[in-house]
Amino acid sequence: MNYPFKKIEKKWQEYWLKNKTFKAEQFSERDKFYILDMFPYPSGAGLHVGHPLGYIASDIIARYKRNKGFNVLHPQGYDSFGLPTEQYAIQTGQHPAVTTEENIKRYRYQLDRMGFSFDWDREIRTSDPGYYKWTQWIFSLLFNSWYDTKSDRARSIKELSEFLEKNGTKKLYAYTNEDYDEISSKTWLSSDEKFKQEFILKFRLAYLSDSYVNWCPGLGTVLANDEVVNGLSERGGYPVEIKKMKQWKLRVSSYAQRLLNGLEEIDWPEPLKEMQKNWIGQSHGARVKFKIKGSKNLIEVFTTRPDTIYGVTFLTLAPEHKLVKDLTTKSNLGNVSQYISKIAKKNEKERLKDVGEISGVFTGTYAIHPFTNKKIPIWISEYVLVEYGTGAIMGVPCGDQRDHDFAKFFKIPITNIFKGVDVSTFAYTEKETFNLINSGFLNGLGFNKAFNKAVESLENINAGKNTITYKIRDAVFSRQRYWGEPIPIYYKNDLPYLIPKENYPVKLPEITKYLPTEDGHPPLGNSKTWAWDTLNKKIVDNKKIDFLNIFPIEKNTMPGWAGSSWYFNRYMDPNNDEFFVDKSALDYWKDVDIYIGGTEHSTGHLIYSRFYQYFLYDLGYVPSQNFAKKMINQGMILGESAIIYKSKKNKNFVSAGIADKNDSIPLHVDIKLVNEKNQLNINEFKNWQEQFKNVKFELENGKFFVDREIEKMSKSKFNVVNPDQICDDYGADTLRMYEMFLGPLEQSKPWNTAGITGVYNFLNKFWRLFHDDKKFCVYEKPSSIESLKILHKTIKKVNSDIDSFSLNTSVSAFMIAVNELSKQNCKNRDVLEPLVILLSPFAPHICEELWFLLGNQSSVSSCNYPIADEKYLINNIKNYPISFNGKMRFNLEISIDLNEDEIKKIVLNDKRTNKYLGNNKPKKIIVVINKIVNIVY
RNA sequence: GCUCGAGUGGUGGAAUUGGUAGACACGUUGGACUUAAAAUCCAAUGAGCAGCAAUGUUCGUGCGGGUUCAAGUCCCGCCUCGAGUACCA
Repeated sequence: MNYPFKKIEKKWQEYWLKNKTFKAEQFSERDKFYILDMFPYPSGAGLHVGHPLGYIASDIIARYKRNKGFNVLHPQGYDSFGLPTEQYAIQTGQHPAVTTEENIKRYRYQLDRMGFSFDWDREIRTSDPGYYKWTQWIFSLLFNSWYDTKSDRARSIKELSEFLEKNGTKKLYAYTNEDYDEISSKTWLSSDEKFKQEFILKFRLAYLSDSYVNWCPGLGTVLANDEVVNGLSERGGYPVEIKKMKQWKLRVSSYAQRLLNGLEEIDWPEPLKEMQKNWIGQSHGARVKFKIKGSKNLIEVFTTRPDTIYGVTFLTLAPEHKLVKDLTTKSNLGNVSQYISKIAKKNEKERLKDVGEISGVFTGTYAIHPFTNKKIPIWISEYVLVEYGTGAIMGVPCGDQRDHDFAKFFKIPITNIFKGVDVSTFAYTEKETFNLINSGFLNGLGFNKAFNKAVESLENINAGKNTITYKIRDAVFSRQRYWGEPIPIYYKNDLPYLIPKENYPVKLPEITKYLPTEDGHPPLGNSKTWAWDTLNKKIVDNKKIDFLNIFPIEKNTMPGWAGSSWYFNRYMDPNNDEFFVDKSALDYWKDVDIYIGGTEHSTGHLIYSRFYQYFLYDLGYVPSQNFAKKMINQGMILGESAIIYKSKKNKNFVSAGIADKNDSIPLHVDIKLVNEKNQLNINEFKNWQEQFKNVKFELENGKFFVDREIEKMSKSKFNVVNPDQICDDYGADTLRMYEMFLGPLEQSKPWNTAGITGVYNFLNKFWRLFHDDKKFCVYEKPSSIESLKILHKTIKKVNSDIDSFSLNTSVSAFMIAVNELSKQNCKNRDVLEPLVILLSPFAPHICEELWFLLGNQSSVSSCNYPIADEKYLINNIKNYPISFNGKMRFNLEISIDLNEDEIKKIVLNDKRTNKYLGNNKPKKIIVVINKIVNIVY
């Protein structure tokens, strides 16, 4: 007999919803516990079995913490702005809001079926105007802030203007990665509005700038660095080009050092921290200024090896470097412009492909070495990146392999500066052991001393300084899309100004076409009345005349991560219309205790969120610098997909064993059409898609085989397993426990239903424990010591497992307990009742039902979690050390209630003792009171 | 190339962090119940050798060394797979 999971699950899901069982108290005397999942993007495909893995783990912990007496905040919501919905809108004309609503309904249905204990009263959606009102507000704060490098925090722009009025740029410690001219307070005060605004823009944390961005023509929008994978867009896989465009950016780079340092303070997985470290990419070095022969300009380069300054034999500029034009001599102009236009035509993918190929061109101009005054040729090459460092490098062929290759290729001399090293074929890149030669005042020094002395001397002649450079770039914040938050900016004389706060949310206009306008503006330009509706009356004096032309409004929208970078704060007070979160709520909930999600967001969402949180902390809006104290990365659940081969020659489908794989196109087929022996059901395949109706097959011994591959679950690979199916067949509790049983949470693993019957059998067995021939049956009399021991051992194990997130081993512990209790035919309340509570975080539906059958009125989620009673844990078997001639050899399991003679007998009979002693009879065996056994022979 | 992570039965995976490797589950085989099947229950199950048998014995945690009374676990050198990153000066 199987337990009636369908009936039970429906009953309790309705009960929880009706009674708001999992509502978090807004304020409480109890300790808070905030456990959060990364909220999903509600795509049209619905959830697959991979999505719930993290949700199940967090739900188990949430329920466990509730039973432990914490006031638990366990919310869920939707990251509902995004590209796929918009693409769908472009194709069908359906409003993205409608599609989003439908998708969310489906997600909610699927989530509810799995019995998650989310507090749905706190649901948030990033596309909800009541939410993005505050996303816009945070943008306004970023726009109105700059980074003070002296006090190391963000401050308001007002303070910056005041400073400039008073002091000009003298002793201004403000972060910027743009050039500016020093000015006095006098000049500042006499400057016009346009100059001031443009100047201040160089310091704003949200700023507009002409820069090289990843332009994706396929999607018609720009993308941030983390949204580009291998030169293709992360969404859709379209080619990406580098293009110079005026775009909104966030000055994330100003926080580089704090983002790096902060990693020490948070309990996040090491691999993830490592990835963030690499992404931030700190490197210590120096900026060195080179004078140019016949020019007043200076070239500034960044190097991590100022110690090799005497090995410089050329300088190289990035093709986009701003001095390229000035430095190119007339006779070289032809070559240079040809080279530059060739580089400019390349898209990101071609550029990646050419990495390693050497190319470059000579400008005809020479720089002057700061110490030797020798002439150094200035080159241009694409291996120097304009966005990193200063966009220029000093070429030291003896100490850097790329410089070495470049010098050799263009026959530039290679000067050796390392004693006793041959640099004719390879550069010498070791830092640890060398002595410098041919290096003037650095001769005889090693790396550290030479580094410091070189920097010092450069500083003395005002030709360089110590610098730390980071790889992390400012994040492009504009998207030429419809389905995102409007950026609350309007323009006056081409200068950006904030739309005043009172107008937030700046709502998306209603439009019918989601494509860009004909003159190339983003889709928001399709609305003629939007700007007026948005800015009404507050900016212009009641005059609608030619409004759009006088005060154009920003038509770009924000990227997907704008809404997701602060949502964890909003859950604390999700319906507040007065403020992004009430201060009292922030003071109580503070930060996320455990954040669960995948590593795929390590360089996107998780960096931006940390940046937002630091920023809000600097302005005093949030109490914690780090938004999540602890993070767990759940592994991906992979799907098994089937690959079929289509011959390039005759377009036939060829069985996998005989297919020429170099000469055929591999295609994904629905894994459901393939049996366990990798045989394809040809008839079903023909009916599967219209295009395959009349194709021909080349069989292998009369059969047709496909290859299998384990890969990420995705609709396009036809390998998606839907959790609804599992819920139908086995129930939600089985699905929950099985996903945990599959292996360690952090590990990626292929989905395989082979073992699911094991978990299902366990739950049935558990159910039978409370039943006698279909009738509920539990004894009131006390149970045996053996049963109590099993119970308490399990309680201890499960508690410590959940505390260490080892949820797979606790499932095993439950299986062992139930097996043993069934064997003992234990049906006593004193054992079964605690066991129900113990299991309830894992299998909540069945436990609620049994809890109810046991005669309890309230939900099992509101009672105390059992604590192991030490008295039952005293194991009668314990490991005791055995020593031979006083030296420890091994541990032996001995019953604690045995007397000395019995212990001696066991020791002598143990095979390891025998092995060790051989034929030597022991002279004496000493059993010390605390049961250390000494054998003397 | 660089930076992480991982390699344990037919399979997913345990192993108190240096202490009798293979818990738990799947699968397989055999048995009980049944007219039969399903379900359930019981037993066996790393490999080899010896034995009718209980049992004994050798080899076994990717490969090769090392430390230790004792290594899946620690150290050195490789191999393979996975993830991230990529002309970062």
